[in-house]
Amino acid sequence: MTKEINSTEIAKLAGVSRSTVSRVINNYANVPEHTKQKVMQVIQQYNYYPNLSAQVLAGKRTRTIGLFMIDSGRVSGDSISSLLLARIIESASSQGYYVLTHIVRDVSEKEEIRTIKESFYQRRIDGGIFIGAANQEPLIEELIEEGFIVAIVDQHLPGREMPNRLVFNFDNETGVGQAVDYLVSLGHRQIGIINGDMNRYSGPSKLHGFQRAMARHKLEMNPEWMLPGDFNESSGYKAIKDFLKVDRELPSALFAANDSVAFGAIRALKEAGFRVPQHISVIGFDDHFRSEHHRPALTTIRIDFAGMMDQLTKTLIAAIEHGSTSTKQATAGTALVVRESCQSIAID
Amino acid sequence: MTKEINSTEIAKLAGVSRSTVSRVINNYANVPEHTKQKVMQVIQQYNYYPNLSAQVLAGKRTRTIGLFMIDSGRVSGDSISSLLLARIIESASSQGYYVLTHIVRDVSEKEEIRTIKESFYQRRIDGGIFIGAANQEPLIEELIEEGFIVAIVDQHLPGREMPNRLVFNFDNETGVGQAVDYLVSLGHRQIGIINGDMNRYSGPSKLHGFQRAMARHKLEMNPEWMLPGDFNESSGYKAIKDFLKVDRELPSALFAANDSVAFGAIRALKEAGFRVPQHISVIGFDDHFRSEHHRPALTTIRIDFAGMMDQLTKTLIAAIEHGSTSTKQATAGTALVVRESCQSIAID
DNA sequence: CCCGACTGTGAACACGCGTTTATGCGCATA
DNA sequence: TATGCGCATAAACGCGTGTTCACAGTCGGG
Repeated sequence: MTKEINSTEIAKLAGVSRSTVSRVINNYANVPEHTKQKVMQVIQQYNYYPNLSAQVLAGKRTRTIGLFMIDSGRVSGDSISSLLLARIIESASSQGYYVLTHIVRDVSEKEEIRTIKESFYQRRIDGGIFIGAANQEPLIEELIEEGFIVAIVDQHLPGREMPNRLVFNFDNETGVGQAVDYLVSLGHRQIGIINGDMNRYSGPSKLHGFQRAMARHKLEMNPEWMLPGDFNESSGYKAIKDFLKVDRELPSALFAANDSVAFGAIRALKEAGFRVPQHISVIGFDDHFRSEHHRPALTTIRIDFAGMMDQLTKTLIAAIEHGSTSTKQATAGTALVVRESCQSIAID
Repeated sequence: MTKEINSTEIAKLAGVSRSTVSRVINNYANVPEHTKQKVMQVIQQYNYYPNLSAQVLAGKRTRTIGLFMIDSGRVSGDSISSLLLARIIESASSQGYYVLTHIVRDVSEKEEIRTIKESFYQRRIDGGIFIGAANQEPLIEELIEEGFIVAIVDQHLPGREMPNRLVFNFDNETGVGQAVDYLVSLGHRQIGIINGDMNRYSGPSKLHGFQRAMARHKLEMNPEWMLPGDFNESSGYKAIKDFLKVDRELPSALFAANDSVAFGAIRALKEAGFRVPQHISVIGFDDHFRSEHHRPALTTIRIDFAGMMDQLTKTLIAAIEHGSTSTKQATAGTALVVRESCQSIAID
């Protein structure tokens, strides 16, 4: 490592004191233009960057956000998590913040908890974003009580509100409502659902939205047609396989908690000799990368993930910089995307 | 923020001096067992974490690696980049390192360069990983000359070797050879190629591997069947569309530079009325997430991305910690994955 | 012409920790 | 008993920067 230049040397070279250099860097008002110019020029010339560690030690922020993605399967596999991640990083970057990305396989594991704590206590990140978190409330509450600001995505919050806890969820109820409305508009009245993981916000809220939409249309919910799932493709496959083990009637249309589940379900249906959408319509949720190219191309509900992550990041940084202590809550918009996997019910 | 505890207070509480606390934390040998126990106990009890900024200022490493993913389209879209990212983060994490993730849209842009430089000079990351980098040699060479350690993935290196520059590439030549061998074993003799971006290592090396494999089998390369591409799906689609604008004969088999390109090509072929693999066989490269579920399921060459990222991260950290200055080079293994998109050529 | 207000600047301290140097102590050897 | 040695620990310095405080200089108003 070549010897690093520091602000003292810059000061010498510019013929001013070190305090003045600091004032220039931090945009203080009471420094005359010609002095500022001179200092800036020397900084440019010698490729000087202030040492962040020293700045932090002297009281500045780290301008670093911790991103904690629970369950790596979602990140490394085919998933929307990588989209969320990219948008968060880009949004933060545009505001001068950096993102320390973590992948947490199991939040309850000792080692993982230590890593998370280190990020906050040792590295002193300014705030954290938890995605897909489940069952880690004690940890998050501890962090908040220590004064850290935390944003949570897709988390089912059981109890009380807390300051410095920002909650962002998708407008699942509306989205599911759009899906059911569409199926009904096609003439379907026998509609089933493959649920998602009930430990996250998305699980219960989608189920609730489904129930409300069905009630709105005065449709009966057949308990046999409420199948369990966990947001993974394999769970959709398994749900259908299990259902078909016993000889019973399928609904005419199926809402899947997300597109991955829909893919799995369709695969199982095909293997059993059913055609989609000729024999049964299937609608998904998320508008996954694969959905457009899937056969049949998947009709689904698109969520404005990008916009939401942008809003989340901006809100978090604003809270960091202006010390907002109020709990914020926001949701993302949804839109129906019609493709091929649903069709009008055949009139018998 | 509640008042933070520091090593001085820990020392007081443990009844020792601050230096002793430091010695315990940094595992010095000459501290007797009972003292160590006592200090550790206080540290645990008060949930103390040493301030990283202070540690760095006093000469320690940041234990942070910068990850620079060039071209966000590859990250946020459906791509293997998210797999690489996840593996790097997990590998680094298991060695006590953290990853500062960046997405770089355009390396030649002033703002982007500044962000990269800030990571090294201001935040003092211990090393950097560049993925899919192109045309940024001046920047990387500058960083290396400043003493930073840099690992590069999928970069075509034109000139001289440099110390502290670790180069990791995929064994494309072997992989393409396996693809061509397979096509030939199915009876194909008229084989075309849709190339990738020639600015990255993968482009030229795949082309070269293709040429060598064809020569090995004493097969003619028809220049009409060498189509340009850029590793994106749209380029595969466009390559076929453009080819079919003029009325001419297709090859019996097609090697696509990666699976995305293959998807695009197959889509264009279908639209033109050709069936895969009945009319033309298509083989891809990478074993993309979608390939297994694609229709037809894509025959392709799988690359051990995960293993390579693991090796890369380990090598980089070893270089950081032991000051290795030798240029390393490594490659990842490949394997043929047979699915549905290729079939034996019809004997006329 | 004098004094107060204001402006620009430099000296000094604080941030938390690693590390070097010095010190005190106990023990063994001469 | 005196000397030497090793060991555990304490004291002090340095890392690079932000910020406060005091001071010199300037300007304007009375």
